[in-house]
Amino acid sequence: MTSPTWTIREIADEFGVTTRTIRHYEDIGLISPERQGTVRIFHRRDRTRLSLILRGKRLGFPLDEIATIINLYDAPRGRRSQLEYVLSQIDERREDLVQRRRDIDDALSELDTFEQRCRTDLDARPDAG
Amino acid sequence: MTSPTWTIREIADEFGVTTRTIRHYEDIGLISPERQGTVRIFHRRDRTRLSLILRGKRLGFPLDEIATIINLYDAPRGRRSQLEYVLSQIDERREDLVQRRRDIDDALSELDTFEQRCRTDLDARPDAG
DNA sequence: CTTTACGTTGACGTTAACGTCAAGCAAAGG
DNA sequence: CCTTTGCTTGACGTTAACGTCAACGTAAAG
Repeated sequence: MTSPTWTIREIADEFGVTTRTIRHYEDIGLISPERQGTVRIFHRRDRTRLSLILRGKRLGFPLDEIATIINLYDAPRGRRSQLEYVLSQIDERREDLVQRRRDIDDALSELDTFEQRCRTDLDARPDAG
Repeated sequence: MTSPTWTIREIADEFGVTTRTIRHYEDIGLISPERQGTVRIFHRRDRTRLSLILRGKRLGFPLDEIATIINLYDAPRGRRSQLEYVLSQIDERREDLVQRRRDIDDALSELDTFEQRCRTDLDARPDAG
């Protein structure tokens, strides 16, 4: 039994992007799918990386930041200094994400109070227009 | 007593952006500061909008989405249909933000488990190199 | 009265993240 | 064998969000 593989089209359709996008991600080194001759073959690890990339995009990160983030997970951690560097990078990432979550929570609570105001206005206006 | 005002440079410095950025935001209608002759005068409401814009940017929203968001707060809510439209928009926004927060939480917990792995590696290596 | 400092409006340049062709190879079906 | 289908690599186009001049107005300072 062999591990499953996918074509570029299957991957693109499944992840809701174009093949051009996937090729672009390979161009800038975000993924490096296997080749059979000239044709790209995608394995599970490529899918994993793509999920990480797309989540990064949903969060609004630029692709080069996304690269440093997901490369962090694959970075060599043999020497102590390397490990400590990785740990410091983790802290930076975490600070960034926590700040974003604060921003989101702020925006959400503003939305809540604004919705309250709208609903009050709506209750004060039970007619048709 | 009169309400305080600011120049474009004061605003730019305080918010950590360039004057070009602020002018750009005016070009695309995100802010519309007062004019005294040709010179821009910034009031408190301009600062409020700028905070909203910059938070939107930290969250990775494009400027045109940011426009629809903050214009939502100023949208006319006179008629019932308008109010209901605004309320539906609020729901959409909230869904988006909640999804982003999910993504952030996922990323954060991945960071946590990854940090654990790193710390385990570090403990297993109490030497200097 | 002329610098100096700060403001203004064009207008072209730049980077990121792809879109959109064109031209060609390669396997598979009729 | 020919056509269709799907993949490939260029290479140029596009949009967003400004950067970066240039050329000009103006008000205060020496």
